[in-house]
Amino acid sequence: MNLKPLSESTEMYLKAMAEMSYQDVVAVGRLAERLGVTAVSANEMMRRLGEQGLVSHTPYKGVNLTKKGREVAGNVIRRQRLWECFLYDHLKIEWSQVYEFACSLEHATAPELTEALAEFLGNPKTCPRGNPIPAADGSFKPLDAIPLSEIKLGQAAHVLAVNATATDVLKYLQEKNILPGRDVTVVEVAPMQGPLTLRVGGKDVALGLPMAEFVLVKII
Amino acid sequence: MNLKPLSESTEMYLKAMAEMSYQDVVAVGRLAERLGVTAVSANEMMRRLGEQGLVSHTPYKGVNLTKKGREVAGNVIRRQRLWECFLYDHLKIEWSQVYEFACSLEHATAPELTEALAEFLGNPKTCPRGNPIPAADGSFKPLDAIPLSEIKLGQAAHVLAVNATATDVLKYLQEKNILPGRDVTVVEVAPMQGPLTLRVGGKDVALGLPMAEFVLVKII
DNA sequence: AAAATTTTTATGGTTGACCTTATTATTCCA
DNA sequence: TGGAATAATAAGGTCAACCATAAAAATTTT
Ligand SMILES: [Mn+2]
Ligand SMILES: [Mn+2]
Ligand SMILES: [Mn+2]
Ligand SMILES: [Mn+2]
Repeated sequence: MNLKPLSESTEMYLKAMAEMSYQDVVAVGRLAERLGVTAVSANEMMRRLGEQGLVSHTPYKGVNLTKKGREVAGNVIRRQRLWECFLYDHLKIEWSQVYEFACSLEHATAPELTEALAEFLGNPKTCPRGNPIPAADGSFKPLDAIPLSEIKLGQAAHVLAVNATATDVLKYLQEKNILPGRDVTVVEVAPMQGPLTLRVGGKDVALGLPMAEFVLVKII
Repeated sequence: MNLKPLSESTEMYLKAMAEMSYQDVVAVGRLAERLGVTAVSANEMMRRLGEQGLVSHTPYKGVNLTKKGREVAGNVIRRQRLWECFLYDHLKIEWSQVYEFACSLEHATAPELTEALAEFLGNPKTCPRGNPIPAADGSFKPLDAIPLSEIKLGQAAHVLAVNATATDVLKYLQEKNILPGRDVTVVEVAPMQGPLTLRVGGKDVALGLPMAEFVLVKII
């Protein structure tokens, strides 16, 4: 099935798309933004990925992963999250740095190695950021959760996962105790897309809406 | 000191040079051969590496690692061999496959991660192929050993390390029990660069000279 | 229905790491 | 010392991923 090894760049595009597809269609502009490339570059890449049958692009509508693309993305995410487990649980790497190290290793990991690692780890179900680990065949379902940014005033919520990747953002969330397993309550919502004020562990914490989008919660 | 991350290609060139420099100068042609590129490509790369101060090339003489280049190479080798230990001892990866997997991971491993891994492994001194692991600062000294290809008829030797990298070569050596820790005796040397016949563990094994160069031994 | 915005395409460039096919320079050897 | 072998250069390409600038196309907003 999978003949040639895909480039790191290809894998990162597919992974980003999978992570963004809580909506069925991903806007190429958003994708570019997330990956830190120009919209032109992202469009070029979509053409290449389309030719390889990994994505389908409906101009002015957006891009979708194909079945094949989704499977590849699931495998990348699986490797990434397994490495996160290893780095955090065994190498004692700092929580906020785990993602960035795993994000390199994920592209250097053959399937046989991936499964040996899963075995070693005891086939964990979630990574340290709370995200579920796709199955060995690459299949996965998005977490049944909503971004913290969509929670209404006064509502309490249980943090299921943190989807941020940047080390500084993760460090900030860690400092403020907005972590998987914690409960938070929205005590204020400033107007004009202003920050949320959350009550978490007896303290009030301000969180901008963009960052709140990376925190996945379940209303309680 | 080390500002930009070096490419995988760069790291592989430096590593190959370090492994080949039991002689002080490495012929660019040999290097090309070992890396599976054309001599022209290797020459181009020597120019680039020269500009970066990683190698010094004396035309028609050969290339040398600079101090900086040797340090980088030592670090790459350290990562590689630490990963070999992990893959073999903890993930139970097949001995002959350990090298190839480690050879991918070595380029995706930041210094902080390398040291956490070393700690996790208990700072091992040698990898599963018997090679010593360079220090955290990249320093290393070549193993005090000679290639099996230079052993004379009738002589017995102790295998210290196997330097082969190709999975099929490693598999062959494994099958024939030519492994670190074993003792072998040269019972026949065929003329015209013919194969050696070795007595190892009560059996006679034929080994071509090119392969024998990858087996490092100490006369006993 | 305009106007504004977003998206896509068109061009033309760059860089690293490869390649092939000459040609030239040097070293080695008989 | 004169070839043969080896090493290095020159010249011209490819390919994946990026970039910028500009123009065109579609969508969204007013
Ligand atoms: Mn629409
Ligand atoms: Mn990555
Ligand atoms: Mn390698
Ligand atoms: Mn050129």
